[in-house]
Amino acid sequence: MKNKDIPTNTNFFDLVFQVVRLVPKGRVTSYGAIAKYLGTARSSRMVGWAMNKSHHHPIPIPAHRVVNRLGILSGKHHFANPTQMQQLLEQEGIKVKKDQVVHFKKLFWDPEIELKL
DNA sequence: TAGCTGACGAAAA
DNA sequence: TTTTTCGCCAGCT
Repeated sequence: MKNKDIPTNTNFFDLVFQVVRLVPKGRVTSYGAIAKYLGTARSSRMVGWAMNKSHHHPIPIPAHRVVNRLGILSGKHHFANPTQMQQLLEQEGIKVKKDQVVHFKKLFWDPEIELKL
């Protein structure tokens, strides 16, 4: 365990994936929220990075439920089709306007709050 | 092997 | 208040 105190089976990526999968349908979260929940608030970039790798991940990751802290579909361009992300969100009842989640503040799902103890 | 990039965010200027 | 810079760490070239 040279990599700090984090065991190999508790990779940052896997941790991110698990949190993302916990996001309930019709809700969205942000990269920073996940990063913060994992204790690496300043590693928000890594969260998005993990999403990138999610395509190669064995388990399905609802990456469309993860947006930046402004509620903007930052990663829509990484989907098969840029519109797919919005489509998926709308299917879950989330309204998207101009690549931005409507009422993002209300739909925001914070792991620190929802998963807290 | 070494360095660059990257779906962000927060602090500093 | 707005804009700019730094941090973060792992995967990819």
